[in-house]
Amino acid sequence: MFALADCNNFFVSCERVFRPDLEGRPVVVLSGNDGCVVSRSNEAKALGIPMGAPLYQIKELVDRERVVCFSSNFSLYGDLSDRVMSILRKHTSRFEQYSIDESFLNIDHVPAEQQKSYCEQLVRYIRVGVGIPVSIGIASSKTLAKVAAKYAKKYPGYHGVCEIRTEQQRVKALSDFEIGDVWGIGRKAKAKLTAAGITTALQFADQPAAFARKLLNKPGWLTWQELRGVDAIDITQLPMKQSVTTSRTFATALSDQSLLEQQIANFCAHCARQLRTQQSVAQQVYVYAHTSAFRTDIQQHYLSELVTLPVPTSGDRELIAYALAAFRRAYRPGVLYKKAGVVLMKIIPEAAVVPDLFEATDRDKEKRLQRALDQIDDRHGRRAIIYGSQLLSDERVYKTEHKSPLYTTDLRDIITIKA
DNA sequence: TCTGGGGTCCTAGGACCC
DNA sequence: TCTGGGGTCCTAGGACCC
Repeated sequence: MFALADCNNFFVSCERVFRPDLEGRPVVVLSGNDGCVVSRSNEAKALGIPMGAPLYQIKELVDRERVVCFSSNFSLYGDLSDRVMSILRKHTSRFEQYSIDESFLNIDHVPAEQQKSYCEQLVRYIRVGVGIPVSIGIASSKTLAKVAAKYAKKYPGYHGVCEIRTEQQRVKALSDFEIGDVWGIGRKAKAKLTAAGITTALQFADQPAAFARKLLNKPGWLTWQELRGVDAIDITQLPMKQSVTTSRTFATALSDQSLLEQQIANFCAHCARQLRTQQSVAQQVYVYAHTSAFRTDIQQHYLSELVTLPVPTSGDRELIAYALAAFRRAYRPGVLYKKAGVVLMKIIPEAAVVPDLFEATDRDKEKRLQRALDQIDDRHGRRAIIYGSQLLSDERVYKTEHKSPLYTTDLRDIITIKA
């Protein structure tokens, strides 16, 4: 059996941990640049605020109903996520974190008839210990466990935990479940199934295998098996990420080359730092920038450059140099760039790098320098020391008007709160 | 005027080889 | 003028996830 643990309205719940006065009030968390709604409290959902709604489109509702808005604060969410996950990890026989707020657990060390009450205890423990509300679904496949978790979240009577254990429970749960809400069924698949007259998860599960395979290919076929109770989807994560991205939308479009270059350098350094924490190196750097797709009044432009590195690396200096050279080749003056990003690709373990005997760069020296820079950052805070090509202040290009303090990670913020 | 960010997997089609 | 068949590898793009 699998148990799926899912944090309720995670980002909003994180903000409320430090603002208990917001319990019972409509609260939303916004995406980068305070653009869209990415997390909603139950009260905000009840007001009809849809997921992904642009803030400016719901401004009137937000003002009238006094909805509390937060800019996203990922160091806070990451920190609280770690606390929740470490408790879950400690109390399970196998643990796979699936996202910042979800994980799949094996609880085979607990007898079947006690698994539900065991999970109820976990829910209570996390609620009291960390302050985050969690729902758990238990079933024989991950997709069914996700279905169960949705019921656990929806009906307070379940006390946060719902099981799909018997065939009757499976049929009942799926017959009430909209096909588009099934894990793995996205917009396209839903449209195809609806056109074929299928609207519930049970109708889909009751089709012959060939139907699923033909209409939705392999992914849909796996989902079909899972809905019938067969464990078919493996989410075991690779020890290393295969690509690392940093990208941002700017508050107002930029055409200034040096400002854009500073952003590219920042993105690059941010990606590279992640590589180093997993002891890996990248073989390719991809740089892109483009105009706003929502602007119909200007000519659209998409700039992109892919660079294959002569020697794989995770060093800031080298990666920034390649990324900037690539950007300069593709940059077009006068274009209003709304978003830009850097992707490090073809990632391999650092230990797998074959040294180039004839190379001029002293790699050992580069590594020592990078380690020293990272140590300074660790001791004095992120971006305590940066390359001259990086932009020091982000306020000129991004908007975060509603950001909460860094309660859990930054001492200065805590002192400010006390004051 | 204002519309997020970071991933993975699958598939079709092209390049290339024998 | 006629012009095979089968395999692998790589890549770009689509679909999906949170």
